[in-house]
Amino acid sequence: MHLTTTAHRSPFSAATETISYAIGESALGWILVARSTAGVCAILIGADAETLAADLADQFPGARFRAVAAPVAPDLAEVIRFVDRPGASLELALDLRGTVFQRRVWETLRAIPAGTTVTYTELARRIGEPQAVRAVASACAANRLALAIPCHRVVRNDGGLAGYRWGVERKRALIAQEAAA
DNA sequence: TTTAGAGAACGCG
DNA sequence: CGCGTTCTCTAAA
Repeated sequence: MHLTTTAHRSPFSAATETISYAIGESALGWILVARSTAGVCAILIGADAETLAADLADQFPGARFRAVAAPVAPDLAEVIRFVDRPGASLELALDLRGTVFQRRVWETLRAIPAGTTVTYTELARRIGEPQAVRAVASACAANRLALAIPCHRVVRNDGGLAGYRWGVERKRALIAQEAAA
């Protein structure tokens, strides 16, 4: 299968959109949840608020940001609740932004239940691109929505954890926590 | 805008 | 350690 993508990413395509975000503390560290008009567009984990805000700005070049709790507070609360209670499902309206290929990977990821893991190989098989193992890993790496899109549940064939955008230690912690629940 | 090259959270010999 | 496979981004033409 081929599906050419034309993933235009011109920073000014959407006439300076506004993104609201809120930051809170969890057992994993500080968490930032961001929202566009379409839904939650980013869930980032980091050491401090400043780093998180910078990270967000990198993700959405050209956007305007509003550090306002109101529109995002319920989402943030739910994410933090999820961290505290492993196994709970995290169902938010997501604003997925990526190529067709990335969305296929991300959508498939959402179906992986907490407490279980899959390998990159298996994931590639599930999206019908058994050859694209490495590309699948890249798509996981491009995930902007921590926890909601559980890329932390994808591991290597040899049992290794591979990487995690927000630190392998957190990945390890999440897997262990979910397995225990 | 098209293209070539590099590199990526892999897996295998 | 090197190579195959696929996707993406970047520099260059």
